[in-house]
Amino acid sequence: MRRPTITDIAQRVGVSKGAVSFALNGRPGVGEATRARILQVAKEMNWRPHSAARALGGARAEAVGLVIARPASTLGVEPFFAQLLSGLQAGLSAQSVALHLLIVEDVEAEMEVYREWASAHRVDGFVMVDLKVRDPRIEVLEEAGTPAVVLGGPGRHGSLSSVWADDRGAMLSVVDYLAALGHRRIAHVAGLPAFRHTQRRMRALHDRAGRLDLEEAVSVPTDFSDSEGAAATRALLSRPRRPTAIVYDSDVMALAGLGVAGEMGVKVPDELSIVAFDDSVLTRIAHPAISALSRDTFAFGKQLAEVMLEIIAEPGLRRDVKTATPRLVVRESTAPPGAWQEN
Amino acid sequence: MRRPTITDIAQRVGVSKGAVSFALNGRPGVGEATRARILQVAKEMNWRPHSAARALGGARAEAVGLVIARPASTLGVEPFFAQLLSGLQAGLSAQSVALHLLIVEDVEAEMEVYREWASAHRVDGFVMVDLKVRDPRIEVLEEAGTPAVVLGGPGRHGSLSSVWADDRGAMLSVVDYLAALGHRRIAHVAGLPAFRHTQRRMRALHDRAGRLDLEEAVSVPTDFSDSEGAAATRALLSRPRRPTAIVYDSDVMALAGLGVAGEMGVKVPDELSIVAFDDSVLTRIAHPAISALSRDTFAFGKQLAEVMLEIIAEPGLRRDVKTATPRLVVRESTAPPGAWQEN
DNA sequence: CTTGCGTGCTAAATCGCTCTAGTTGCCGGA
DNA sequence: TCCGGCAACTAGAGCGATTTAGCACGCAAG
Repeated sequence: MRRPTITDIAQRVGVSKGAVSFALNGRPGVGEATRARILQVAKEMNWRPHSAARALGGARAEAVGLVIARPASTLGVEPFFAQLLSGLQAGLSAQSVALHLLIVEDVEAEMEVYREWASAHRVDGFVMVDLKVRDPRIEVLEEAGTPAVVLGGPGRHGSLSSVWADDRGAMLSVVDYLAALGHRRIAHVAGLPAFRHTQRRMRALHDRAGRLDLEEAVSVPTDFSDSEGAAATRALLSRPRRPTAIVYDSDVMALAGLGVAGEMGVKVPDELSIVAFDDSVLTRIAHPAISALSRDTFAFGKQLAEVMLEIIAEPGLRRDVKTATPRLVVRESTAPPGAWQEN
Repeated sequence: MRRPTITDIAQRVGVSKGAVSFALNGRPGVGEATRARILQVAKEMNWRPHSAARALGGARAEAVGLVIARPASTLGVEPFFAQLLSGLQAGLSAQSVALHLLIVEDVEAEMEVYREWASAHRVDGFVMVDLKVRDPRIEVLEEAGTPAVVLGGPGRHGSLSSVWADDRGAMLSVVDYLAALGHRRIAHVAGLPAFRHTQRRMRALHDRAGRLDLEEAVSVPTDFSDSEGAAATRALLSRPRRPTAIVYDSDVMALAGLGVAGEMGVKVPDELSIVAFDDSVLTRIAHPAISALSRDTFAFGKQLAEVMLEIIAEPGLRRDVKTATPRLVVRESTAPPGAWQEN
């Protein structure tokens, strides 16, 4: 037997489909008694709205799109994403809005999906992540005319709304902390240089290094993978005058770096301090536990959801939200630079 | 200006919308010259199909649904999922089928989503994960009448297709390996006992322990979290006659366990061997590197996608695919039980 | 010269729902 | 008694595509 439609319900109750539609959507235009009967019958027949049919009429899709262009390898590891996703999901489900996630090969494919989903009213809005320098996706989203929130700002995302963390402030606090401990040679194993937040962190490090008059402050870009993180660490520790502290742009890379240090016989934290730019179970279960910049990623996702819902409700609105600056959680991987290097 | 529809194209070319539809779908019923002109104009006007409108007509949604009912915490950590997702995605995108992912609170919500998406033709099929003992979702999916693939078998999933790994065989190989090394007291920090695969692993361990006449073979259920994994490890290592080897049901728990062992001064692998039931970066970057059961999760996801596409193409078909049995990768965390316990 | 048939196309129904423009019936006020 | 107004409801158009039935035309066979 077929899926029941409002026409079926209308027939069974003996009213028109218009009345059924009104009743089911809690709209005026139908008496209380009739409404109750319609609801009753709808329940009995196990009726469910057909979202495609609704979408055709121009209604909300009740869904938000998240398209990610990343290779499998980098996505697989980072707890950050899953956390963010959960938060986003939680925020959206408060208004029972679904999240449509799609992982694609490259940015080209990502933009094509934006165009398709937007024009098919498949989603009411998009969340865009991994903001890049001179990002072509901005324009596509603007053209599509669908509300969108960009994760990672500030600025440079045209008319789109954004939610962003203060990467600069966070990096500054880390550098200040390390400098206060007495470190003068600080290295930074960064992420993809094409990403805006990577750029901001690099700039922050070097700005502060100049002001504090550090001996060395170098940023090494990577692709966020554990293997490149390890390789970068190996290279840094092989230098004649190696850094006494390394800041990693992700928890995974920090863990990999910790492993390399162990392998090379460099004691953490005695001979090398390690800080991760993202907190998760990984930093906690490592030995020694890694000092990390902690932010509530779940809450971050939730905030993202809130902004999304706001701009969906009121198109044309533009919001720029700065989230709480990540806070440095000091664990066992950081200490003043040891005696060995005093000579 | 509005999004162009086939009516707009028809007007501009001077044909009927039927002709346009034929042309755009590569169907016969329109001459070559006309077809070319229509395609040309469609491109010029930047036309894109409206999936909702298509869905209304009963066409394929070109999407597969994956609904996961898990708390944020467990989802965030496991590389397994992200890997699986990538593989699934890759397999599906070969036929440009999208993946609709939704993370929900509980199984109730999950089932509701199945009903909704199925009846709204929002997806052409579902992938179901985390198969439980006496799983109520099976029935819902069967009723929905939408093709579905269950991850984790064999058996007990009614008329649905499945793709499964040989958990039993994998566990047996681990036990055999540890026994061959000389271990007589083996513990198993298991996952959620409600999951079928957890059950199968537990049973396999105990079956083999009986046959090999081991002194001890205990399974401790957990919720897959690092904290419960750590707690279980602590408890096991605090026993008067503690196990000489522990098998963990996930890489995260194995890492947490490794940390606890270090804390308690139990040397790995001299005094304790550790095996993880899932392989990823985590096991590789740990120190010592953890011996793990490795499977190609990406390929696993791809296989899932293939089965999915098959049963979508031919509804009524039922497939049961057993994937390659995970292979034990021996690293540094396993060794014969040390001398200390010989007394 | 008719019949038959394939080709290329049109017109219109259809999918499930929303929403606007009526229509009906009833009540109260003048 | 009649009319205005309101509440309750109906009829039907419309959303964008697919799909079926059918039409007009040309050409070949009888």
